[in-house]
Amino acid sequence: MALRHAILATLLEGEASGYDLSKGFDASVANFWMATPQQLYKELEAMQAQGLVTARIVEQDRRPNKRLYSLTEAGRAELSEFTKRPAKPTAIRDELLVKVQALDVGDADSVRTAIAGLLELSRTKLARYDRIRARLLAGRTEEEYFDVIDRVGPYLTLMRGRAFEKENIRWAEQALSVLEHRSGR
Amino acid sequence: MALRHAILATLLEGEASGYDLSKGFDASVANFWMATPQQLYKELEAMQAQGLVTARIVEQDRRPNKRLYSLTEAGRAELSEFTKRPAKPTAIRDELLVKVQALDVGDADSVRTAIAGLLELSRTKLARYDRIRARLLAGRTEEEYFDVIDRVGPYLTLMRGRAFEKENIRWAEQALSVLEHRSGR
DNA sequence: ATTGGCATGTAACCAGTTACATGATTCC
DNA sequence: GGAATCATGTAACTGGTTACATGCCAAT
Repeated sequence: MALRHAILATLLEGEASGYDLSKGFDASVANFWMATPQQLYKELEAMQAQGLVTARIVEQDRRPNKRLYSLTEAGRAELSEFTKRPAKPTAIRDELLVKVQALDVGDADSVRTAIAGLLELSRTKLARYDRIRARLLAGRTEEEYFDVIDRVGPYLTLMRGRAFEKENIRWAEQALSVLEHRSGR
Repeated sequence: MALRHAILATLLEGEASGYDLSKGFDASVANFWMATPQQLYKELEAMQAQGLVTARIVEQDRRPNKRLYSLTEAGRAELSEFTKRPAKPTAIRDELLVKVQALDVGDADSVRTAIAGLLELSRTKLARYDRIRARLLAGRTEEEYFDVIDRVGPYLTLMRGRAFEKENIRWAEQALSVLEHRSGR
């Protein structure tokens, strides 16, 4: 039941709709928590029923109405409690790496294409994280930034995502070059 | 239904019991696919029923009997087909990073302790991967190694896991030092 | 004496995925 | 004219987690 806490943590940044969360979750949260739109809509409803969030409906013309959710005091308290509880070990499920593991009995070309896809995706994501980072730092050094801001959490998680994508890029490049060298065998 | 393929990919290394798989899955596979023992026992049974694996019971004295599973031709074929199908995007669920995101409204001390826990765990894992790597290379350079071996898959996934743990260590160290500098606020 | 490792399993429950549905608007 | 975006939802299903159970052996 920790999708709930991922949502609460995201809402610290400000109110958001299910749709907002569904596309990219939030820039940084997307790196360590995945969820389908259906999960989000359902969970937000349950959270509202339990008083962890409040909804306000915003009527828009030329667009469907949206329900913007924001944290309640109970929501903040629940999130704070969550930080004290022991965390479950990280769950990861990466089909691409299953393919790579099976590379030698499978179709090398398909796997190569898949790795190339990862490489491109990771470059896009890295560029995005770098833009977000530049916006946060706004010309200051990290030290200056840390002295001024009140929330370090989002910056730290962003840096983790950034490092992850950098490693994806390095790794994918290495993997492709290895595969190219052996394509003649 | 890709737990199945993770298991098939692991069994390429040789026969294994549910118990073998459950503790650490296989050294490299553990990095990109998590599963509980219950999942494994259940899935192995289903896979046997569908002819993707065969079991042979090994009677041991002074220990419970075990069922060692190995790939069938159908299993290999299924795995090969899998490499051709498009992979689902990586699913990741990391409670620690949810905590870090919520750091500033939560209990900073608990979060710090959790990060320190990650740091230690990652150091242990990295050391393990380095040992496995050294055993595989057996004194040769990567180039020499690639020229000789027939399976690159496991080496590439191992390298991905290794890079991941290295990044965990860097990041955790940075995060702890940032938190220490602000502990007076 | 008790903890931990070996080795397997059942059952109940909870979380996540997939398919289907709606309807206006904006972009190509 | 057709696809993509905005915005929400229901229902059926599949996959994953937790709790419980067994029993012997080795080590502390």
